[in-house]
Amino acid sequence: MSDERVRPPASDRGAATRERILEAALETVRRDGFTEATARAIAATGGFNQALIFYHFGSVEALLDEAFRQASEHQVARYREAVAELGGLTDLVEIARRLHEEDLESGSIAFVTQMMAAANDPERGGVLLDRFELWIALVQEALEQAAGPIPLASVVSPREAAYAICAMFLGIEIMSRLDPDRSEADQVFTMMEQVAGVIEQLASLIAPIAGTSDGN
Amino acid sequence: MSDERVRPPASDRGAATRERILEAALETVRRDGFTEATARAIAATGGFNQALIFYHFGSVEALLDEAFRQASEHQVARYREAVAELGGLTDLVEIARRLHEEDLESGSIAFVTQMMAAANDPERGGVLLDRFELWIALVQEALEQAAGPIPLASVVSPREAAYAICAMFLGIEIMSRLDPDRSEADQVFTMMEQVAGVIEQLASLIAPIAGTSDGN
DNA sequence: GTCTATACTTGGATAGAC
DNA sequence: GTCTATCCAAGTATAGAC
Repeated sequence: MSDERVRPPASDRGAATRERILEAALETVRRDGFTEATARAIAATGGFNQALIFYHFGSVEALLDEAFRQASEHQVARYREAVAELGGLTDLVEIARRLHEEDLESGSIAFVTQMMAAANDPERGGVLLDRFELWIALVQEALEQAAGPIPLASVVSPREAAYAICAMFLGIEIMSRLDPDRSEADQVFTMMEQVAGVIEQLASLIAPIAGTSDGN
Repeated sequence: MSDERVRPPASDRGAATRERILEAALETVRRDGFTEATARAIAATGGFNQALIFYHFGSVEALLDEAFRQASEHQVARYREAVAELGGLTDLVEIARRLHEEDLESGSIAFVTQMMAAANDPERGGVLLDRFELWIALVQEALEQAAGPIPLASVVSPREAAYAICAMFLGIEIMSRLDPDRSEADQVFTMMEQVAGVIEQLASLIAPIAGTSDGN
């Protein structure tokens, strides 16, 4: 067993390059877009041989699918972490703003949006929607938690509200990517904070009247 | 001059095939996606010769740019028409629902999202954003018109609200396109109608108090 | 203006040496 | 498991006949 440290078994080296390939695929899509993410370009980005992609993943398409799966899981984990800190509605917007900035910096969402916008067939689209389902569930959870005493469900369907918010987030990310210099995302989040503030104020007025209707 | 009717001059025939090519380009992108929209595929769709694309437009890329410009103008014209009918906030949602259904049917939005996915450099992205600017202006106009007596600007920045709504609309279109069978767009619009209703009710309560603050 | 034929390029994928 | 060399398919674009 001690020689593993001296000369790692082939399977370990293989796993390592597998990771390198996935990383290179993400970076290439992020930087150059979906259409430029060819086997040769990805190999050039990662500094490895083009043929390795087919050895490890079988095809470029399979590689991109796997990269998407991995990136998506990583992202949802981060989001779920952020939800734990959640206080009120304004907090929710604040967190959305922070996540947006981080995503724009790291480019992780650029990859996801590229995959979504580029998908043609329902088969591939279905996989993406399944991933999106995780986001929606998370936002819905966050919404209900953020709403706190506000009787949210009596005004809107939480599920559809979460769906709408996710769609908006997606749209903002896509538009930001088109030209980062011209992005208004910042002002949009500020606007949403104001709206959240108004809702919370209204809720505090309504709560004494309607807030006691549970279990009755 | 009278022989023009018997044998139309070459320039007329040329203009006609130009239109055919544009139409075929749109349909191909809509149906098969951006990556499949090759010169050969477009020619096959329209039933003309592949070389004509290069004769009339110089390159596939130039053709797609021109097709986008044309489709976008057509769409904004339709939207602007719809705004004229506008009454209150609930009307706005109703119109959004109708436009969404039409876009999904005609596939015009599929084309726009495909172009967005393919745009890498800020130069091409900027062209798309310029087009998007028309949408935003239109929604802002609609918002202010729909708000009517409600002092919208005192609560949110109309510009940013319009931006957010456009982003949401875009996001919904993209997700709907991924798998039309699983689309929840319908329920989302219903949810938004409820929200619009609540806002209008609240406004009618607030109006007597805050509604007289103009020009003071 | 439109068609046929073809040159040229790029990308996916595999065979076989190492 | 990785590299070199290469095949093959598909795409852009052009030349030249009609």
